[in-house]
Amino acid sequence: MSLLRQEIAAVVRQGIGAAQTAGTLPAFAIPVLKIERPKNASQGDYASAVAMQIQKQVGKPPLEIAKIIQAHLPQTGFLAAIEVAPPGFLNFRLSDQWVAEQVDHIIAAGDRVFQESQGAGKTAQVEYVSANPTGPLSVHRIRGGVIGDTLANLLQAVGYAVTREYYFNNAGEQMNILGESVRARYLEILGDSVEFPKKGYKGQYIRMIAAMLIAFKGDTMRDAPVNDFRTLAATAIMERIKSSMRRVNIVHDNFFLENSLYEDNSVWQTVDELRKRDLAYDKDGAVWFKSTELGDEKDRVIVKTTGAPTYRLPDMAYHRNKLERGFDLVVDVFGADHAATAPQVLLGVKALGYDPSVVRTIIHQMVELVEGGEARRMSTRKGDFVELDELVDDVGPDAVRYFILAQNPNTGMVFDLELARTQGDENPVYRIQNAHVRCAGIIRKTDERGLTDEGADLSKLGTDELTVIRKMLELGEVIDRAVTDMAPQALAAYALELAGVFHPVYDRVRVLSDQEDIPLDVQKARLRFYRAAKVVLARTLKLMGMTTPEFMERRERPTETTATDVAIDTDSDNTEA
RNA sequence: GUCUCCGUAGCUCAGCGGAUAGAGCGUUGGCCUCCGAAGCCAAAAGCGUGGGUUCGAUUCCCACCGGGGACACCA
Repeated sequence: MSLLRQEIAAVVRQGIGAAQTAGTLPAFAIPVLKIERPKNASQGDYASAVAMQIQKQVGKPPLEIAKIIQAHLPQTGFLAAIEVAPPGFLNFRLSDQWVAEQVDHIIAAGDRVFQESQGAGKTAQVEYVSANPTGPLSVHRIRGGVIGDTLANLLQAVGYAVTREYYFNNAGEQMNILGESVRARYLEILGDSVEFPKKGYKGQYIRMIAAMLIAFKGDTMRDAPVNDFRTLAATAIMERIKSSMRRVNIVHDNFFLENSLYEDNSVWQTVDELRKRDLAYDKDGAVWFKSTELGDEKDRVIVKTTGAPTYRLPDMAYHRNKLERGFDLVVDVFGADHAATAPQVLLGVKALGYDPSVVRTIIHQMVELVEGGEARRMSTRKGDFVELDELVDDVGPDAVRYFILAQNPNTGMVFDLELARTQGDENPVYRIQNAHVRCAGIIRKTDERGLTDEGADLSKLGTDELTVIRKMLELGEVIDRAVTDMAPQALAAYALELAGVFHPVYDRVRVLSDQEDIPLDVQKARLRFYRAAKVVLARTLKLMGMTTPEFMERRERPTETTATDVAIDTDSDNTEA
């Protein structure tokens, strides 16, 4: 299905062109035609304000221009009426018959409904989460995760072959501190008196890892080098992060190891190449990137006096690697704490001779957790932060995804834990999912009673159903916009709108009734309509990474579950708590 | 201080330069013998301030006020 908006723009373009050929409009370059959606349904399904835009070139009042264009518009199969409204709008109304027929197209398309093709044949890479494996996944990190994962879904929905990637910072000083922290706790449990490292990670999970090492290795690691602790701890934490992500339906295709950039020497090659281009120099015992040459406000250190690289260097090498892989689009999803450094890294790859214009950086603002009116800071090092798992236990994975998605990434997000806990029944998540459940319920019930939609006559659908179908037809445009603007919140807003028009209609338009006598042909048409609604609702939910429940069950209040003992079933369409 | 993001209804937020600025929650009032009331119907209530660009500004630009974030040889 191509976008209606584009088809209507083409119609308007033809109309203007015809008027110009006929001499009723002067010759001028036709501007980019933006077809919009009127807020008021009485103004039609689509509108164009082109008459206002070109009034200067034409030298006539917009209302008159609109009438001239209207008179030259070609006939189409999908438009029922084209009206002119002051001060010069062209209003388009879709044909009811055409709208009703879309039900069959939607059902036929199924899971791929509103699959678009502007990304067909192209590749995209989306990098998200990329948290250091120094502790459990925090709520803040998962905001980027949900945004990135949903963008990846959306890119697939427009045809891109998408690689979902996690950049695993398993090198560097942070990891040494992690290793030392675990070693200290390990020796502590064995009863040795040890000094805990000054900058060490104090979270409870460090003790858990140490205890695990005791359980598996006993005291055999007493004299093991820090590096052993570091490697084992990183692996344990990474596994835990993966399992946490899986709970909110985030599964990456590729874990890119920072290590590998050292193993293949590309980190040091990067320095050499910068030097060759005279974009790196030595000063005060450190190596500096001459980023001012490319417009930065000051030069940046890339190799410390200790000989160790700063984070910038492997990041530059990593981004070079991404561009080397030839993706048509590279999306980086970072938190606001990286907002200042992301451009520096791109300057680095530019300095190396790569074109960073395929990279789109999405910055999301922080998540502030509020509990009992008090803000909770989230610092991995202090060990005082709210873990994703904790939040998932509280409100469920679908709610975590939806609440994060519903907000513009650019805005700071306040997550009130108390509110989230009491969310329960007043939750928009359930409102949306319940629409899907209701469709499923109808299909189930009609199956039981042997009613099929075979030979359904869609002209039997009423205005209520057509209103919902019109809303369903918007999904293609929503996907298109969400991709163009990298704005996944458009999807969340749409989902709630779709549920909002669905529920009142469900209430009025029954397939089965003990009270009214509904003719068989009407029942069949309605059943097919609900089947299509289910398809669109499911597509919307899946794009958001949410489940598509067939039944509504009250979610049990969480008990003492932890990440590791929760069964994970990513393929299931059902909510099984 | 510099840079950056954000100020829209009581709350949490949508809003793609267009016509009467939307939704959920909350509040007030009215609705359940029927596909699950986790629902339906209705009401009250809003663009931080001041300029500018434009035929038209919540949207773009500038200033101010208020809030978040970033400004390391930490990542």
